Amino acid sequence: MDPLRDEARSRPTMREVAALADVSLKTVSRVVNDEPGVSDGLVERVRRAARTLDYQPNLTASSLRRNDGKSKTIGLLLENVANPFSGALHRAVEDVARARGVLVFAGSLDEDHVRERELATAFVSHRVDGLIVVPAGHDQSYLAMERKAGTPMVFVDRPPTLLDADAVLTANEDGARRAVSHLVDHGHRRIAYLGDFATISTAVERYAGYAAALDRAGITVDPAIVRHDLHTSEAARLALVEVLDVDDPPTAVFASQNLITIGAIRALRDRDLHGVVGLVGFDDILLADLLEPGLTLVVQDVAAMGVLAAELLFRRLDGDTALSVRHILETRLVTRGSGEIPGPYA
Amino acid sequence: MDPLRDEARSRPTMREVAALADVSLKTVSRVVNDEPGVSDGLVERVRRAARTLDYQPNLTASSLRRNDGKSKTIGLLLENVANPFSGALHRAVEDVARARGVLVFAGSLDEDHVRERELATAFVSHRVDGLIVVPAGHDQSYLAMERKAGTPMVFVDRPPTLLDADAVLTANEDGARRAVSHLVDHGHRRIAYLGDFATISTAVERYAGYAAALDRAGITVDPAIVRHDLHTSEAARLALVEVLDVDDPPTAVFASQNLITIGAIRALRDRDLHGVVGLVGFDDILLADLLEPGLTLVVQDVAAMGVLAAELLFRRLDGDTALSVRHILETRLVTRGSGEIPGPYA
DNA sequence: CTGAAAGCGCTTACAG
DNA sequence: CTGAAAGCGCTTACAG
Repeated sequence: MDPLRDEARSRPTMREVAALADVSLKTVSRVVNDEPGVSDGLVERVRRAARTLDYQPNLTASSLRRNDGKSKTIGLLLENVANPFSGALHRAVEDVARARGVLVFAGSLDEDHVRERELATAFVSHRVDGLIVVPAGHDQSYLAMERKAGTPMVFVDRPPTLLDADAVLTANEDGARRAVSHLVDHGHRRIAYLGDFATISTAVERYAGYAAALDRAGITVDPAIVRHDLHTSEAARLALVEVLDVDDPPTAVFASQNLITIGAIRALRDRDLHGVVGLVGFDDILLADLLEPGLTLVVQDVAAMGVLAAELLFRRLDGDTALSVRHILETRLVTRGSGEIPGPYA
Repeated sequence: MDPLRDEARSRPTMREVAALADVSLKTVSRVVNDEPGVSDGLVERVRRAARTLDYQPNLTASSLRRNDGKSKTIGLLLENVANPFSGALHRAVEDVARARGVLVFAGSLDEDHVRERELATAFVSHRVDGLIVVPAGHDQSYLAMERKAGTPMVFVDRPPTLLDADAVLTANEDGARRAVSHLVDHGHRRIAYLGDFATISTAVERYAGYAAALDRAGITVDPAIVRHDLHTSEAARLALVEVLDVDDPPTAVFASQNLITIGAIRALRDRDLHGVVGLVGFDDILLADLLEPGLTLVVQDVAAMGVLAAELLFRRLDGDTALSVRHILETRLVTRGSGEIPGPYA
């Protein structure tokens, strides 16, 4: 017989450890769970038997019977685990969860509300203890039953809709307004707007901030230099190239998201206008300081958002039943050059 | 009574669905699992009852009893979920897993072998069906029992040590050799090396490629311009600033990893030598094309590695018991300017 | 086609 | 201090 084709050896159970140590199942359970009231001799015998068999407790079985029913897992629904925003959020959540011995399921939604519901439901079927969600859709009522069953949920970056739950959000409108006012202060009055899908709440809020800043400066929004529904760098690049070709083109650009900012930079390069047309972007970008000119950006503290969300979730798991809360974090404008290029009214 | 403080409503069980539909537990199980041989009338009654109660099957309970014992989860051990390499790998694995209805646990190791063992053990206790590992340590023998229990494991980027398992690796030495030969071809003979922790196998292999390329060109490795154990951008920046200050300084630099490449760029800026000293880096970097000069890089197809690893894992889960395999993927040299700056011997 | 009994690996509730 | 019985929510193996 080929030894490689041998039937897989099955994992040792508590029952087998008990047999080897010649004690009852319950005694093994006590030792494994560090419960008090087992004589030193038995503890030693059980420990030895467990080590001999390389016993690993089955957490899914214990959680099934346990009174609290906790699985020691949480589910994290992200836009895309491969993008930097999601990665930073994920890491912050992981660190808080790790300190509590909790494992993290993560998944990508790609702005697809069907995928959101599928993944959230899958997490629920796996009996996660809680959910942290960057929602893709605008109806989370499908989670109502699970909420009533006591599963805590914290929404991040975007609020829940048709569901009562905690949220950790960014002051998007304020951040965008400051970004655009910054351009106005540097002498720009023709400022283009490049935005993500208008179905995304943060995109809507950032556009509102753009419009508010213009209004405050007595400038009318010109649809000819406003573009929504850009979701990739390439879409943003193409859009800005077009916008730069209109009569009376913009002297500055507000890019409402990191991929869009990257597309905007490429468009300015294409038209040889980098360092000439002003640019402020929303969201941090790696290497922003190494570009020429350096990128002026409105940044969020994503790690802080993740920590806050996770701590809130665990507080709920610990029994906090206060009314749902909504944390709103301020942004910071980091000036590096691209936003300080003087406009015609400087 | 405050309704918010009401006791949490417990989730409906299969037994409750059975009671409402007035059928046996087994009939509900058949309907939920789409087993054939239930009359249309009963299927309808059960479906209605399940919908009324918003019944969600408990996968952890079913996997406990199920013959195959599969949990429909896998564990993914990464260097750091927040870095781009890990994110791209994660996403590729997720996509393959999703197509099979499998959820992904992910976690960060931070190059810490203790953390590796803790996290791998935690995944095992949660009874994942398989493990995809970018190992931090150099001894995976602690997984031997789990391997014998039939849990498939695929190692990515770095091979397993003291454990027989599949691996998906990069041709690191070859990639580094080509990168350094490229600099030699452009007239450089004083080429600095900046490397990650010498405990990381990929760092060792890339250094070997550096040394081989110099050897092939008849150049002796000079320890004065070779720096190992750099793990952050800042460490790399400081190291290169020092190296640029030696007598007979390098005219080009090989940076063996993406954070190191970024640190190297900063150092060249600090000394006002960007565009003067040649630079080739290993690993892709976002915006590499937007820097000046553009970054010449040796890149790996990380998504392809992730897909390959996940497909291999699922093939094993489907019963493939062939000997362990080792896939080695080639790299690609992408020239954008920084590696084509002519050296003194051009 | 339908269901009653046993059991997955563990913890609970109780007895000695 | 130790253990035998029952049961978590399901699926299996079997009977009718």
